[in-house]
Amino acid sequence: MRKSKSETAETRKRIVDTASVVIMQNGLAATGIADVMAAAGLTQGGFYRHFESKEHLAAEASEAAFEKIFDMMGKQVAGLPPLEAITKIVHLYLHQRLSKNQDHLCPLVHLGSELPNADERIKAAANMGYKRTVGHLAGLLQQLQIEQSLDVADALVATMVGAVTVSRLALSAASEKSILNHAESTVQLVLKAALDGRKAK
Amino acid sequence: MRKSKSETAETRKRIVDTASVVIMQNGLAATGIADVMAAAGLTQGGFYRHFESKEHLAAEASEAAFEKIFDMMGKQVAGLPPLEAITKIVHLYLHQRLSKNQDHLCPLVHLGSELPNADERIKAAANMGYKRTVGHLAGLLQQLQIEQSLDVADALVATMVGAVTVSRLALSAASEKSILNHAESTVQLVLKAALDGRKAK
DNA sequence: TGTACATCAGTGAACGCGCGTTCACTGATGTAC
DNA sequence: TGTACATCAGTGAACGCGCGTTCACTGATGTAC
Repeated sequence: MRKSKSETAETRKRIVDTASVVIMQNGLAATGIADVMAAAGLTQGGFYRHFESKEHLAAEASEAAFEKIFDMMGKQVAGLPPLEAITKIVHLYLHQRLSKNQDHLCPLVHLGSELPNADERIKAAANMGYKRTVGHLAGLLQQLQIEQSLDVADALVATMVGAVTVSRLALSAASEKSILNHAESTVQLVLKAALDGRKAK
Repeated sequence: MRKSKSETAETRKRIVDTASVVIMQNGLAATGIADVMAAAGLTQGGFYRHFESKEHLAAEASEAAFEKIFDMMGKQVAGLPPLEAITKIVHLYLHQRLSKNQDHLCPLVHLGSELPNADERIKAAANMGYKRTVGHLAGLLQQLQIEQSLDVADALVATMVGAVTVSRLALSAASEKSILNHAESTVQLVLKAALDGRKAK
């Protein structure tokens, strides 16, 4: 049953992509190797042909999750002026769970409280994802001549991560949307204040 | 080895209090019955004299965690005018992990991503805690004549939960503090805007 | 108030299930000549 | 280009550890008379 090199590479990628969705949906501890392999159309025995351990897969899956989000957002804001790009990124991030496909769930939210006690590789992936997210937003803020763009970006990300985290607990779709909308307003407020502060100089 | 009724009640309370700390530190899935019982100075065999299951304990521990936070904050802001009370609550919340004793860790942060897939009882406890937190802040905002106080409180809590969640991933104490400070600034900004909006009317 | 028995908090060991990991095996791919 | 052998992706079963839960037992508390 040996597969060709390209098939093997495709299978590996499929496992990582599948894992990046399943793990975000169910969490790290609650997701089993067998779950991921079954979702990828394979049996668990074959897992170790591709990965050293569950932790190795989880780290790659986290990286892949961030990568998919960055790719998607990059395409969505291509060509937009900076302020509109920021607004769109924030909106997309906040609505990650309400979108049709659940392909762009952020590890900061969906693994949030499991990360501090997770494997070093997974933590490193999350940290890199966080820094890239903040850096991306800060770059756009800088294009708007906003000072201390990294600080403002930090604050925006905290609000977004918190809002989606808390919205997951909402008992109704209405209160879920309400929480996300309030966060979106807050972000607009922070942006406006940063822009005003700039003009004042 | 039978214990008196009051001793039994004290033991039960000690287990819940111990669990509310250990579970916040290690997470739900990563905390075992034996861990909690050992931390409480007991052996795991006795656990089921007090609780039906791990989930029952976790739910009570979550409730207890919120209760301890509310008690502590209530005492800290007793007698303060509303705006100062809000500021102090936000500061205390943001610095929950940097304070000496780790007795006031919030389940929304420390169980955040595990909650959606957790037992119904635990989710219910988290939801109640969230609503009480928002309600408490909204009450203070209302004393300041701020309109839509619930919406503003929602936004504040999202920012606080997100900031502490993300700060746990920071690689250095400096970046951890930096994230918390940026969130504190954001909260001040939101408060100022809400107060200004009020005056404009 | 004292006595005899029932109750039950806590112990330490064992049970049993789930899950990460390993293994023997299959048969198609890759490689050496 | 063809042939013979080595490699290895994937399967399905088994292993073994950890952990939630159960159990027999102890001895102090609670209760009935």
